Amino acid sequence: MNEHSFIRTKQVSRRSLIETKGKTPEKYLRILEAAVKVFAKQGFHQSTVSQIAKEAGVADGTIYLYFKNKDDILVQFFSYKAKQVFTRFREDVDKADNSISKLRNLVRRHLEEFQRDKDMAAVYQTMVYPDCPLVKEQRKAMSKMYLDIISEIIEKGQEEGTLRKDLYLGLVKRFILGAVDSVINTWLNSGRKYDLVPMADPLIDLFIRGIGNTEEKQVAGSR
Amino acid sequence: MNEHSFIRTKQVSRRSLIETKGKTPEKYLRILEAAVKVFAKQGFHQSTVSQIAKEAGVADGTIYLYFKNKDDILVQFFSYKAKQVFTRFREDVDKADNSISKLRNLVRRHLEEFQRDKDMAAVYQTMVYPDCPLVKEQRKAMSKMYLDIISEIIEKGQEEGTLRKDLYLGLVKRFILGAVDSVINTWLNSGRKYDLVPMADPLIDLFIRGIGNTEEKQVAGSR
Amino acid sequence: MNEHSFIRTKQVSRRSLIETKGKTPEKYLRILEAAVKVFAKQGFHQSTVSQIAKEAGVADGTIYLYFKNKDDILVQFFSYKAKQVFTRFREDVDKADNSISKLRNLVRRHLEEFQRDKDMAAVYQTMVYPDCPLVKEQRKAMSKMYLDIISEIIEKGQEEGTLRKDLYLGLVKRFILGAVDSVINTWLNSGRKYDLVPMADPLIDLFIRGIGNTEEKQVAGSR
Amino acid sequence: MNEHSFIRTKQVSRRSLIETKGKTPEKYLRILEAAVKVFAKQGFHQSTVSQIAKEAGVADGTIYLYFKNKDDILVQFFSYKAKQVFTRFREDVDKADNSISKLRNLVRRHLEEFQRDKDMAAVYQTMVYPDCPLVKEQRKAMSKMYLDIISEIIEKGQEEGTLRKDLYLGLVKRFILGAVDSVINTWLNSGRKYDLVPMADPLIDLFIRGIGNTEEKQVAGSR
DNA sequence: AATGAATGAGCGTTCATTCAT
DNA sequence: GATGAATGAACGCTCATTCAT
Repeated sequence: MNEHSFIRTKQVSRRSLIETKGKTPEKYLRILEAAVKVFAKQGFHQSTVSQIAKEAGVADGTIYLYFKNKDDILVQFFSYKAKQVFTRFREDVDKADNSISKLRNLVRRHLEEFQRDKDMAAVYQTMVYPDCPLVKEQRKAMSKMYLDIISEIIEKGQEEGTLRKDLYLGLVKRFILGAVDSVINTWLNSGRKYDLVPMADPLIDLFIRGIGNTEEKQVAGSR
Repeated sequence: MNEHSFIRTKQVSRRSLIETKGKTPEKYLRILEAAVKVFAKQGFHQSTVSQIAKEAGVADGTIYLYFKNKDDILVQFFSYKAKQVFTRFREDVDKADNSISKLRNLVRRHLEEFQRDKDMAAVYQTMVYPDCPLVKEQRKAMSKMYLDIISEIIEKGQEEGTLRKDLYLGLVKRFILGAVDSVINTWLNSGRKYDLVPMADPLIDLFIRGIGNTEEKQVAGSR
Repeated sequence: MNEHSFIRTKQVSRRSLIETKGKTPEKYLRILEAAVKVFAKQGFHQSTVSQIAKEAGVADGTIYLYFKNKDDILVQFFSYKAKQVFTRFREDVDKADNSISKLRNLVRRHLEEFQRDKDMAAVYQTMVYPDCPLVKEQRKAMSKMYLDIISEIIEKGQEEGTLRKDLYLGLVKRFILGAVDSVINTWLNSGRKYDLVPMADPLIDLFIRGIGNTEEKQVAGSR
Repeated sequence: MNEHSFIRTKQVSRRSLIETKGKTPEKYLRILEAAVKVFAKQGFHQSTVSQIAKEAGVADGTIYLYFKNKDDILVQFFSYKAKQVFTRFREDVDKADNSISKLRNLVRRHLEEFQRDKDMAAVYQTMVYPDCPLVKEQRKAMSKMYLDIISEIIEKGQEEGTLRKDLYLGLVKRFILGAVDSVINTWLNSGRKYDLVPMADPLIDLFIRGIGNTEEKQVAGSR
């Protein structure tokens, strides 16, 4: 696909040292893509190494020349994918000149990327509560990266004056990520029949304005 | 859909009919609790039936007197748990007299329940992308119930005039659930070190008012 | 006659001593009949003690008050059944006044009894190569009883002059039993759709006359 | 019916296609032979896959590289064996020039083969009432092949005039097979102490001439 | 006597991983 | 590097048998 854009700086794990020049062998990527395809269809646990090998057109043993073990395939996939995706997030965020546009661009890009790569999207969900500690850590790291971008945008918005200053930042960023994830989950569970990207604007609207009716006095009961 | 409803009053599966007085045999509950404890710690797939049996203090075979198979333990757990929890959700929602209070009560109760039963909370996450179709269906059914409550509240709020009328309901309800889930996930991943319930009010505030700075608009209508 | 050999008059095995007066409790028979019904339908190995208990309307544990173990059910069934059946064989054989009629009566009665009690017939086949040594022994004993009757008839026929004197008795008796068994097997495998008894006369005809054409000179090549 | 024909030239099931030259891998045969040995000694149900693996000198899992499951071992064994044996039957039948010789050759060969391969003979009995439908079907197919050969011989004999024309063919063929089987069973049950092959001629004599005393009729026509 | 919940040894099968070629 | 046959630990599940009631 867009193999050109991806530059892995160091795939150390335990791979043979041959590909030292940073030349990712084509077989490595083939396995990665095959794995995600298989994982997406059947879930991580239901997928066997043999199936992945078959899908990739290599022998079972070959997998272990490139990956430490089955878990490592997942880990490496997201090492590879996250870099691509976050680069794009960053680009789109930087492109906008105010924080609301930045947020809109981030969310839109997020939905675009997940819609474009449905297998990745599905596998990403699989990772929510992974058994393997490494995968767990990685998932955390990715969340953190995302949350950091949001934080940055929000702080900027507060400086600009477009966003409320009395925000509990730790909460707000999770609130936004959670909402986006939820929309993606729904889409995945629905069989991905509809278009995801158009949800971006209504979502942003909710983030910014909330659901409360500001035209009237709030009744805000406290229970 | 709801035929498998997790709110089964009588769990029959394969169990003898002894529990005629509605008294669920204590061994059944012991296994259920043991299972959830084990699942929470190691994840569903990494847990073995033997471990559960050991934790429950029964023989392996005994499990199969009460449960059809390993998956069924999960299914029955949520049949049992969801009944309890949703009853409480309903009570707290009904207790409030306006929709914002209802929403606040729902979210607060949600956080309370998950904080109270951390194992349940953790296992609930395990279910996000389950392999077993029954579990998947059940998870869907539970989500639907939750989303329906939210819908009901929102519609009421629109009638009251406290909530915006121009809301895309299908999006809003997922937006709210997603945000709450996200907060819970973060808490779980953090090792559950902090108190979850106090997040309810700031969350509600975000739902209602959004993150946008409305004072600016009211005062100057900038941008 | 020989019934005493394997037709244990007193089922001692390990049964409670209550039924000392030879009064076979009705529950004992109920289990026996249930067992054969289940065995016939599913085969011995595929049948569980629970299924038998259910069919008999007793508790699983009750089976063990009457039978040492699962194998013992089979053993006792044939102890019980063989006595009945062989008594009838004996009657019909004695009824005839010449050996050919005796043989005809034996075979006809054999087919009648097996047709009447299809479950027994099916289970008897199950026993051909039993795993349990006791069952094996019993099956052997039953075969022997049958073969002894045939022997007796043949010897009588030879005395009468109706049967060839140059017969290898050990072979002839197996030849007859085997042929009858084969006819019964075919019937069982066919789903028992047709009437078994009418096969008796043609069979006897084959036994007596053979398949050779006596009207012409035999060509009897020797290879 | 014959789609599952046990005369499969290439056993593919799940095995890799290595054996391209028709060279069945020796491990495959080793397992087959080990299995039959174990089955013969303990019966199919009492035999475990582990025992077979041990006997064959391979790991348990290796069995499943060559066989779909435990049942499949039995199925494949007879696919393999029946091909050999029936080829020999056919040869010996064709060798003879009249039907009585053909029958004699068939029966003699049958006894020879079963005597030669006692394990096969024993396992063949195991199959009489198999639990696995595939095995059942296979057993049926083998019986049918045998019965068809007999039919063919008998019809030829009737044309020749050496065999009676008033024969119920469906009965006669089973009568012959049953008698041979019975002789083999007896031999197996006896511990295979004696020589089976010499029974062929007396058996044929019985088939042809029957047990009736025809001289009496010819001489005096008594009774 | 009768029950049936409880047991736990035992089995078939899977599959991640290794290693000789 | 690449292969894929071989491995064997591990697991879910069954069911004959026991025993407290």
